[in-house]
Amino acid sequence: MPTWSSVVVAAPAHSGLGPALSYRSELSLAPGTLVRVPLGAREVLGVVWDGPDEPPPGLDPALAKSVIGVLEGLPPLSVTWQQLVTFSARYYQRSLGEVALAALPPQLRELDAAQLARRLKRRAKTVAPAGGNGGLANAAPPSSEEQAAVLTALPTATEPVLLYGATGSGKTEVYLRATEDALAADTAAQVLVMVPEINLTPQLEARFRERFAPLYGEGAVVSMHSGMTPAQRLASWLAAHSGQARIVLGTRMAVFASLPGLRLIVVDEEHDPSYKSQDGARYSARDLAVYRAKVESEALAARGQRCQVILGSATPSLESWHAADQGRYKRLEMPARIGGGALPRLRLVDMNHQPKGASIAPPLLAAMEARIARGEQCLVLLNRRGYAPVLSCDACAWKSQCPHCSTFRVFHKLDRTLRCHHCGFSSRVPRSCPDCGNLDIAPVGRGTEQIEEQLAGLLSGVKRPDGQPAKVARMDADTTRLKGSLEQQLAALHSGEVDVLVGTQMVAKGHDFRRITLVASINADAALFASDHRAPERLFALLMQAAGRAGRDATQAGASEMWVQTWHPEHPLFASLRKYDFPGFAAAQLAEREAAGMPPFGAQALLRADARTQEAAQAFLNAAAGAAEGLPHRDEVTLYPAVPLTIQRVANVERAQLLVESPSRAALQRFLAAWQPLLLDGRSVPGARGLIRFAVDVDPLSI
DNA sequence: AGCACGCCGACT
DNA sequence: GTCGGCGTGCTC
Repeated sequence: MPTWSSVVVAAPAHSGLGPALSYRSELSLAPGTLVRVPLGAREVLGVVWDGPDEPPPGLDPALAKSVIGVLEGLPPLSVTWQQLVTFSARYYQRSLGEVALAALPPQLRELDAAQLARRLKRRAKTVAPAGGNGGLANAAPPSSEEQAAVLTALPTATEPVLLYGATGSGKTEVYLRATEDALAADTAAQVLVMVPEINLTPQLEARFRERFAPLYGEGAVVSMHSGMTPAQRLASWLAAHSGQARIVLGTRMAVFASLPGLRLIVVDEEHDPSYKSQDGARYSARDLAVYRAKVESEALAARGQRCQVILGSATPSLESWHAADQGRYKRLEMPARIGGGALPRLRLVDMNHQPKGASIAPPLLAAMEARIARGEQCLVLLNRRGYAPVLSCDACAWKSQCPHCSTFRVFHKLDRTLRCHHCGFSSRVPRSCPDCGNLDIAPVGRGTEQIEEQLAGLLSGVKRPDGQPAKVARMDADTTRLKGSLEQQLAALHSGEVDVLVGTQMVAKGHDFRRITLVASINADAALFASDHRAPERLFALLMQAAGRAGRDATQAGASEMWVQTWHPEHPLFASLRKYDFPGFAAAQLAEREAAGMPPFGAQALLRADARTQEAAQAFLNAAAGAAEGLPHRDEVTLYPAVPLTIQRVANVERAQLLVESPSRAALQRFLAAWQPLLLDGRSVPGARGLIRFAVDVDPLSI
């Protein structure tokens, strides 16, 4: 009997289409069914949302089209998956279809029925050895007392768990054990483990594979991140959706994976800003993980089961820390490092008392020399790629301004280029000043290339215990661009070939460096006084994480050091850092946030606009603000004036934003929902001609 | 978002 | 004479 189905398709909220479209179909289609439907001139992928319904009153039945076909062999997406999508769409002010379709692997849109059938058949063949719990887990290392205490407490925690564990305290082992328990409890159980960066997935996958492949087969562990090929992504998604994959490891996008048996979600390094998406729907994968665990648990409650969520970090986000203070999250602590090693001793270098122009203070250099002579390794941190952030003419006002952005192009000495890190524009370094012809154009400031060069010179006379000269290497986005080069560089470090590694923040994250006993941060101040109110918390996390790279080998841990060069040694952040006192630091930061009504004590959203001109961007925003008068909850939100972004122009696009604040998250939500449809009209105000796009960013990370 | 339709400038 | 620029409007 012919009937109606409401289907969501990939159309944005401002497309003017309702939340779902109505199609005729021969059969009644279950919610969650993947279908192909006609849309305008094309044929698109859609997801059946509600069950069979009546055609909407506004639609002429004669104009309605029919569902083209169902994607055969794929069970419908679960109700809880739909709930997750619905929540995300509403909370982050996007359309249902946009969120739903973005959560599916792109290849699913392109494959025809025959191709899909082939993929499914191929999967079926590679499936499951032994059909389950035949083997034995690889012997797990004995867990510490702290780990044991946490593992005992986990089953009793009904709230989301905040695992506050020092770097090196063995959080990964806790994740592995929790996974083991979750999988053993149910033959269909699945576990989702998220990490902030693609770089961190291979080593995590290796550990999970080693532990679980013998038990559940090689196909039981899959990864999901944007670095995979479309075919790999589809394969992983199908494995997860069908239940064949028992463990899914991935970046923030993995939070939307279809996991019909989900029983545990782990968010490692939960404070990391990478969990907040910066394009499309600007979701926080960490927050969605907490929500997802809640709805999965509600659905499982009838069967006496649940889905647990663990947020792990050595420097939790203030949001999560505050939630734990309030008892909404359960805080479990592992303060000690495995093997009893201490975190390195903090050595602050007051740059006011150092020779002018020295990028590496003499005492730090001496300390590094001593380490190298003893056969130990050093890690030097500088959050700036390239040789120098700016090139400047001595004779006139010329600087290496990017022609397309309001930024300077960075001088890369190795390939003699000026590169814009925002739009990618690159050109050869001019021999002389393009404006006045002066031959003296000089680098200003320092990047990793320059520090590498300087250290190589300064340490050239230093010998390692084996008599070889000291070797300096560099690791940043430029040296790890090629596939496999990151692994190569890590291997060189582990083998002891490299004595000093200079790198950007990527070296501070996650990687396990055994013989490093000295970590140095060259220029921490940039983050100290940034206008962004989250800058201190990010700096603290970065330095803490960097400190965690040192002395992981307990035999040397006692003598390891963390050097920080600063012009402001009296800054209170360093007092907390000296004691590695995160709770003290967090309490102080939270007090400041509370006084200022900042998150987590108030809620924020940004309306952002991109336009040809700054005036058009601001005109749109101000028109939107004007249109907000009289909206529900208008008196509970504050709309600030439109302002240009810190980097006002990128790739010839002018950018501006407008901050919306409210003491109440719920009021802000309701206001935004009412505001959203009016934003469309704002595009047509006269001054806003030239507007390219706009977006709402709920819970923005930086303002 | 796509994709069509539609109306004005420099090319085979 | 047409190819193609992107402005406006529609998609069950």
